[in-house]
Amino acid sequence: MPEKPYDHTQIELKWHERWQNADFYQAEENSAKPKFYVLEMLPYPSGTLHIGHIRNYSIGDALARYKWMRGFNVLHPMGWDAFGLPAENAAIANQRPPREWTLQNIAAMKKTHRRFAFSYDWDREVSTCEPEYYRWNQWFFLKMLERGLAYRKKALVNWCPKCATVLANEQVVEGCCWRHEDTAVEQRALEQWFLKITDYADQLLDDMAQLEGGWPERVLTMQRNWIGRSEGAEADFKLAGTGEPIRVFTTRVDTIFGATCVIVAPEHPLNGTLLDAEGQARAKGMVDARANRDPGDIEKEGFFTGRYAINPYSGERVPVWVGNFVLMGYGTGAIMAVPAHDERDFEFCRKYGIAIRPVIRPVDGELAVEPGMQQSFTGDGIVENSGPWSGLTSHVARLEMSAFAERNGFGQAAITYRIKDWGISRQRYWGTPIPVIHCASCGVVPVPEEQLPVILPDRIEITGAGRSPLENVPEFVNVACPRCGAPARRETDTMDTFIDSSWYFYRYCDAHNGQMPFDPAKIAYWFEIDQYIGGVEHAILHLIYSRFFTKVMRDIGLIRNSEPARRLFTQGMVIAEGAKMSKSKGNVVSADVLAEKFGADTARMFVLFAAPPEKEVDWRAEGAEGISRFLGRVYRFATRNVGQGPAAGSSDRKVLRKLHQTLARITEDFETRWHFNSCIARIMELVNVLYAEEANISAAAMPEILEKLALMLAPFAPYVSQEIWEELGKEGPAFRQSWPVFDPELVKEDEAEIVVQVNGKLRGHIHAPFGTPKEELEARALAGERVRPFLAGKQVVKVIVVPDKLVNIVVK
RNA sequence: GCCCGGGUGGCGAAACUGGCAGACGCAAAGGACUUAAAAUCCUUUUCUCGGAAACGAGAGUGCGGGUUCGAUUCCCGCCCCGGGCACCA
Repeated sequence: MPEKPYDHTQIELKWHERWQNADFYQAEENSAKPKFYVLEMLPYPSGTLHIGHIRNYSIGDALARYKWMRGFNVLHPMGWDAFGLPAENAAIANQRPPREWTLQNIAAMKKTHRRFAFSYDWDREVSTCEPEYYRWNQWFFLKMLERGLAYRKKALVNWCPKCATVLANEQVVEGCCWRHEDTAVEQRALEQWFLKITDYADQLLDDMAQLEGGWPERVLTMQRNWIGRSEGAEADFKLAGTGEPIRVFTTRVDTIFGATCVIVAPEHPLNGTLLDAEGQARAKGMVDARANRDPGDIEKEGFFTGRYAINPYSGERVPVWVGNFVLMGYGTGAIMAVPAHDERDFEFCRKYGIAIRPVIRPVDGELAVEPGMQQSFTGDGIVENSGPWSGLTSHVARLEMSAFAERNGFGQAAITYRIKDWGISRQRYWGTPIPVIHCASCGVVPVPEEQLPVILPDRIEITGAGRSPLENVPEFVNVACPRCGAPARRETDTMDTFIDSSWYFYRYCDAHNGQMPFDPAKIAYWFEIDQYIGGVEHAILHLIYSRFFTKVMRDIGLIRNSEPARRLFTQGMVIAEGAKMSKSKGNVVSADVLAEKFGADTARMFVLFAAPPEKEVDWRAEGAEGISRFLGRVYRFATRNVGQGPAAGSSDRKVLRKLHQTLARITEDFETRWHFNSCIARIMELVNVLYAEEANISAAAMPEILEKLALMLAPFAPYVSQEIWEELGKEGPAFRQSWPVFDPELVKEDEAEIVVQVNGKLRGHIHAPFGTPKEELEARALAGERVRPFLAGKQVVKVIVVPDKLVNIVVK
């Protein structure tokens, strides 16, 4: 047959149309349980595809398609974009009617999605922007409220002036908003809703044991750091005179006899009584200075309050200071300074001439003597000069001293976490309304379940910064109190969008349930997720929140699993111009351009070929042409060789061996490592061999070659693969065929090629049948023409023979 | 500062368990086809030295050591890059 030119547009359009209404990926629930894969990503809905998503998509899609071909059913839903915000800030989000926008974009997504892949299981369509999804967000919120897991308090919160909204701690990056890295986050005191994720801190840590092996160590470490559990003790230093206690937290009670002052945070509540007007002004100055600067490079500063406090262990009177390096948000907001055994305290006390008193002796050293101490000793050792605890090891002293504090009522062993409760209030229009009503006489009243969902009003006016635009919508705000019927005000804060992404994959399993968020039986069937694929950038946001949600849902009694996903694969980020590519940054490279120019097959395959999936890739479009060329080569080769070829093929053996070797290699790579880049390289090698041997491949061998080639390409380039499949006169979608099997006999080479080295340097090759005895190999190697010159005048010390592989001659 | 990754040609990268470093692709150069161009096909390309050439020799996987017949791979020390955490008491 004459060869056909590779016209990707025509091919893709053709199959796009034919497959329009097909549902290839419908899980067959009556067969063995399908694997449940979740790809946390989506094509970017604005019409411009987000390359980070394409990458993620391509990886998961190729994998899922391969799994299908291997006979594993894969339920392969993709996460809905929970943020749904196309651009820079709240202003834009607020201007768009979300429902309309959402519906429009679902349509757009279906289009682009079909184009880039077609594996979406449309029946399970879930949009986190839909009122039906709001309903269940609100339902969960009310359940948490019932259980005391949701609460409201006035709190200092992170406020982004550009977004004009509150941010969670997780959303603050280096003191700036995660969406506006040039805008410093301010601190404001506002009434806010919180979820008590801290109640689950220990579980979140302990259950990581279940995830070992299945989750990347890197992600677990990041989560561990983020939760930041540290064990220590709390103790009260009573103010001399009033007896008012200053509670401090320390991980080193064993050093408390070395405490030479107490330092409180500038915003410590006690400062109201502790300080005079001047002192309070200084403290406020410190707070402000800290808010506007990188906390790392602020110099330690402090001042003496003029007051003293009593060390509860030694009875010693120590001065009370205010220090800018003491954080109100961690521990108790006050510390005891032990300069001899803490670096920061050392620096501070040196600067202000506060006494330094060593009380820990290194196990195999001397107790340091002040003056002359150059640095603090922060390790454990033997406790000295510490009354009845002298002579104990640090470890034992910590236990006994904590117990002593508890017996005497001035403290106890205590655990502190770095993680804070999850602030979920947002002053945006966009988002799930928090379902409570504020009544003058009844207080905070939950919206009754039967009144859910509370839906956002359609028409809003954007006021700009500062307050939720919902406050200006009287129909929304003014309601009767559900308890007493008196006029009341509806809560106008909406929920953080991370709520949406915390449980969407559960809803996928039962997307149209109107009675419950989902049927527990269905979750029991599908969960845990076998494989979750997402970006590493979510390690401490989304992936902690969704673990938390899972545990809460389990405690409510909806599900039985404690963790959402058994295995997590974090795909590397896409970097453009040195920064990670993201929608909010605006440095997104459009993959549409690639797709327009070279077609969807090339766009997908190029992304897969760039690097192994776990690696970051620096985006550059240069190589895409090579992929397009390759697909053209394959297509033309196939079309001109269907039903062609001589009767006898002198290269059949060689080509078939290469074919089966290729298949063996990529099967292995798919199975274990997901290194699609090398899979594709192998197929390219095969095609190079096919080109070189084309004239000598028999008509008998050609069908097998083309068929297997088409099937191997199916996970990466489904359209070309399908077109070749059809050219071969085959029916049905190529990517629903079984993955081709290789013949282990054919994979084997006829003879072994044995490397000959002299002193580890390559000096030649010998060919010998597999299993040739060592002695013979050795003799042949020594006699080799290329080898002999290197042996001349030398003495052969030793010969190492690795059968079928290598002979190394060691000479002197 | 602490905790993870990583460092291989002009570039993206390969090398499965310690056994031929640089597969595959990009880019570049040369050639074939063509009136010409595009497309396509073929060849060359780690560096240095020798040679007209086929080819040959040496060096080479961030740096310095070590283990080994043999190290990109294992061990020790250092440098650099990326990511995470960070006055966290």
